[in-house]
Amino acid sequence: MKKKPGLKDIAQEAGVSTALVSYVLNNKKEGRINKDLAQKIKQIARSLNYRTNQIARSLKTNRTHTIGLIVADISNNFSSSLARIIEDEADHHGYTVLFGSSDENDAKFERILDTLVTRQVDGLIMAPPENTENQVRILQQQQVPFVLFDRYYPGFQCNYVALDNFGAVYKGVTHLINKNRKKIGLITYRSSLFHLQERVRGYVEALNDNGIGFNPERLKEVDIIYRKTEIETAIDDLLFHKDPVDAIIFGSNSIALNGLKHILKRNISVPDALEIVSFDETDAQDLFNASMTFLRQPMLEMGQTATRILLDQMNKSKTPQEIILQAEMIHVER
Amino acid sequence: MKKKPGLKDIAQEAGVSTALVSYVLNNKKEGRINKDLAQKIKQIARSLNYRTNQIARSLKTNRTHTIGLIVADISNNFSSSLARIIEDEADHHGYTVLFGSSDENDAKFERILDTLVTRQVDGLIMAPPENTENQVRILQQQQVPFVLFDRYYPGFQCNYVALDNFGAVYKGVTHLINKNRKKIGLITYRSSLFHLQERVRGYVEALNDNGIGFNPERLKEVDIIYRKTEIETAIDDLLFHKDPVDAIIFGSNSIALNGLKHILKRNISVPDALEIVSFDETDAQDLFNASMTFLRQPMLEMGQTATRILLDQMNKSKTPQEIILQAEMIHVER
DNA sequence: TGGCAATGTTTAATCGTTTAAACAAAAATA
DNA sequence: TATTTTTGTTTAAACGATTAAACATTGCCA
Repeated sequence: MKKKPGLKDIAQEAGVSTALVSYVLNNKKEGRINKDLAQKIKQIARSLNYRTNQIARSLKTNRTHTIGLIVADISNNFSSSLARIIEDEADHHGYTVLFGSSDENDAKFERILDTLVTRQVDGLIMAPPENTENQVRILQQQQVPFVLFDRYYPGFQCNYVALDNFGAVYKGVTHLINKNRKKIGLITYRSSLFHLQERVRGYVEALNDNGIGFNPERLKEVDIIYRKTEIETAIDDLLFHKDPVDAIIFGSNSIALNGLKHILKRNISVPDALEIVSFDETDAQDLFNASMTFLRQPMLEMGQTATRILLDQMNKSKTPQEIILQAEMIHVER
Repeated sequence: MKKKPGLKDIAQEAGVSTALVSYVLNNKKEGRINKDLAQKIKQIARSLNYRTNQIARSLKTNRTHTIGLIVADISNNFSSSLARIIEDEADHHGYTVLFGSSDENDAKFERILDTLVTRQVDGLIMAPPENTENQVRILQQQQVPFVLFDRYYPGFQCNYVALDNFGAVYKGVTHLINKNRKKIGLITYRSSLFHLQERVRGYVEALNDNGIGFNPERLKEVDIIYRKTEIETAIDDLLFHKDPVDAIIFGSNSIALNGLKHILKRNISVPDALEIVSFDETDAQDLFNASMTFLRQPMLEMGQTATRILLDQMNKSKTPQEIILQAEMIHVER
């Protein structure tokens, strides 16, 4: 890579000091600088195709104008949609995004976190996997600004923006019961992550509150990095049972996708034989040609809020913002 | 944000110079340094939770170990899948990824490019939108290492990894003709981008080579940032015509998704009344419960090859690599 | 005419690393 | 013992920007 032109090169060509060039290009000391000279300097900068060396600037100013984003997997629709929203919001404020995918793996999460902090990101937005609370606490002690999204640790005061998972599932179950379904299965992730526990709690509590009672055989938990067969088995267990379910709630877009595929293969009639409620409406699911209900997460709000809180904290440290958003229940009739 | 510990802090605590600390932490001059002292320094570093300031290091070494990625839209499955592959490949070599979405807009592309170069990325992987050839030429003149993916400019020697779009569509059309379909529609993007032109060429040529002849009414081009209705209109035009098509080729996963939705709505029987060939198999399309054919892009190879070429060029500048990959035609029977 | 303010530009320190070169002390060699 | 070599560590100059402070020069007013 050829050596790039620097302030020095411009200064030399203009016969002035680098300081002056810096002032001109940053529009500082506007009143004081000779207008013609300023024009000339800008002209030379343009002709040399000069671009600020942001690395050098960052070293001096202690600001990189970069934010770090740690998602579970950028290739997943949930993560990439959020990434896009965050990118736009960050961009509006002059920030660029460095990202990494944790694969729900704590060691990888730590590594990425380290890499990003090392690169002096001004702040972080992240969805921490299991067993990372300690890392995040250390981050907080070091006063690196960050906002969690999607997940958080109960009793750990810090910025986060997450869904009311309890409420979402509760709403879903209640909806199904109102549709006269009483044998409701839930396929979600097996995890100690609080927000996922909340789903199970919402499921159990909604059943109890409606006098149905929780049947453990209808709660199917798959690994957070699941194999397709896990979901297929779960569905088969729920359906080809002496007392089969008449409704299933899917815990994520990806579970829903694989679940629906399998339901298609098994030739189950939806919604007659089986009502479906799914987290995370994605437009892909529209291809499944049957009525179903979605628990839509307010992605835009989640992404924008997370970014705004972060930008806020980066400027003036304020008290932690703990934001819980509600899922919207959408019924799609077909 | 609290001030982070630096080499200076470690040096002070250990009663040595920062140079020595640097040597120890980077495992340089291994033979010469007192082992006990080295241990002590490492110990102190750990206890202070020291992390290299990569910004300072980059300024000195002129390497950021960051690569820039410009995609059309990170929230689109094609972009995010590639991003993930690139992330992994980069990560294996100690690189992190800074990204931006161009929205197929040349001005935005330029802005992102500028931002990334300014941040001294060591190299770039990008899918340039229309009217950006000049920018990319300037980049080449400045000897910033880069690799284009998905697209390239004919007659412009530079690194790229792209699909044989001509061949892919040609293969698709031929396949349909072999299935005895003679009235084949193509819905693709209206664009001066070479790789998209190639598709049209493949379509026309395959028709001609099979003695069918090109009927312009069956070629539907939608804006690259299309509205859903454009695709719906295109499909209606093709189907509810005095001489309706008996097959449609979709030019991307997103066109296919919206197209299939509409076909579903119109209640067209696939594949009896209408054979479908679609670019970019995504697992979402499996929800469309009918046999269809995919022109699958070798995503993994594309992403890995692009990254490897880039890493290669960053180390020792070599002659431009121009790689054309073949699409794989997959028939899914349902 | 002398003093002060306003204007325009430069000097020089700094950010936190890296690294060649210098240096000091100990060990090996003559 | 004098000299050289080896070992262990420090000095100091970068990297490319920012920015407070210093320095000229000019204009203004009493």
